[in-house]
Amino acid sequence: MGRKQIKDTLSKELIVEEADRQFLELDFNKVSMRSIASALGCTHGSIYYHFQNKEELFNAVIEKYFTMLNQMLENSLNLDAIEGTKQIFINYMQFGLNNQSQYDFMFVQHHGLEDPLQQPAPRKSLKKFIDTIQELHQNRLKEDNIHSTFISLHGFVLYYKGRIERYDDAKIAANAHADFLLKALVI
Amino acid sequence: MGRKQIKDTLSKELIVEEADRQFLELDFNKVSMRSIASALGCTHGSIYYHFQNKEELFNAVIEKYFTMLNQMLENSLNLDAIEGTKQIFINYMQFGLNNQSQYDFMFVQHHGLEDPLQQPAPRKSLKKFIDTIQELHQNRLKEDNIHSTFISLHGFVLYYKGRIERYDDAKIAANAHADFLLKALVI
DNA sequence: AAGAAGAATTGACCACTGGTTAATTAAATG
DNA sequence: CATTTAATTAACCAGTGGTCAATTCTTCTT
Repeated sequence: MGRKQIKDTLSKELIVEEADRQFLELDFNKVSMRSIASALGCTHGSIYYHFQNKEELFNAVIEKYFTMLNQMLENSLNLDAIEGTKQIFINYMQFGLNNQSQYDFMFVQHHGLEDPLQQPAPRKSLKKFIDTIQELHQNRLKEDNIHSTFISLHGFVLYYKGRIERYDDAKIAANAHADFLLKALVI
Repeated sequence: MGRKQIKDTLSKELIVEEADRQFLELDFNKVSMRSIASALGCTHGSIYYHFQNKEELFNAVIEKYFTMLNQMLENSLNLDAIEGTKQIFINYMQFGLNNQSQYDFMFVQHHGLEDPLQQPAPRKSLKKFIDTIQELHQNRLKEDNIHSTFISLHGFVLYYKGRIERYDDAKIAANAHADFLLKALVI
């Protein structure tokens, strides 16, 4: 037993790529190390040469999703306060419901390390969410309220996750929810 | 092989009782059929004589928690509109965070049957939540807004779940969140 | 070119999970 | 007492994440 012939070297990138592919259709617990390995034509043991464990692998997978989310927030900065804020709300829910498995791992699971949202990446995204909205409103909002808003959007995603396939199936409800929160935020 | 001697008959009640006990400290995925069985001094196979599967067993376990939740809602009916509504918000978050494993199974997991919240019991509790608040406000509220409120409380529970041990550790945030939602609800 | 050193892969294994079932034993019934 | 019936067991299945000694392939050195 030894090296691979077909795909020659099994790089970290290839593994992440395949894990990402399967993650699009199945959630964390349903994507197994063995299924990733067999798709790559190797055994699951070899993945452990490149990654310490399953969590580390999937942390690598979701990196780009955090980038996407942060990017989205930045893109809303050149808008009017109200419009920009609503845009962020909508986009957040859209992101969460169009990347359900990933969202879950990013903000809920992460169960290797006690508190998902205290991890660097989730924390950073949360901070960016708050800072961006605060900036749109020239620091006139109460941070607690922005935090409550985040929690409420988080709730929307987790409420509809599993019930619907894609964001569009909850578009109307999302719009109503966004208006509801916007009203509470800007009084 | 055969009957039990120690606890004589292994009734459904005894199994539910033990599952409930372990459910207080560990979540659904960490409570195994084997651990329940061994605590009862039998093998896990025998549990399957009384319950079709793990989900059915835990459905029996959470029955009383749905009753608790519904009871709580009814107890808030003889209060003033604003006070009663806030009371419900607080109590809901308190329930969720003081029964984290159970809450998760009641409203998130239930993964055998696609949509947890469309299951009879969760659905009934959600309806009671909406109806109770509507009644406190003499049907003057928009149902969509009450629904958004529920989602936001749901979000609060799931956000703090795992981060804190008990509700009291998030008491201040819960109060702020309740005020935030109350404002949005009654304009 | 030969051989040693190192990197990468394998397969067999571990402990665990939910779930099934033939065989067995206990209790209830005639 | 015998027979039926209810309950329990142990052995098994397929699956999971994870580990590791043995092996093979690559590369570097002499």
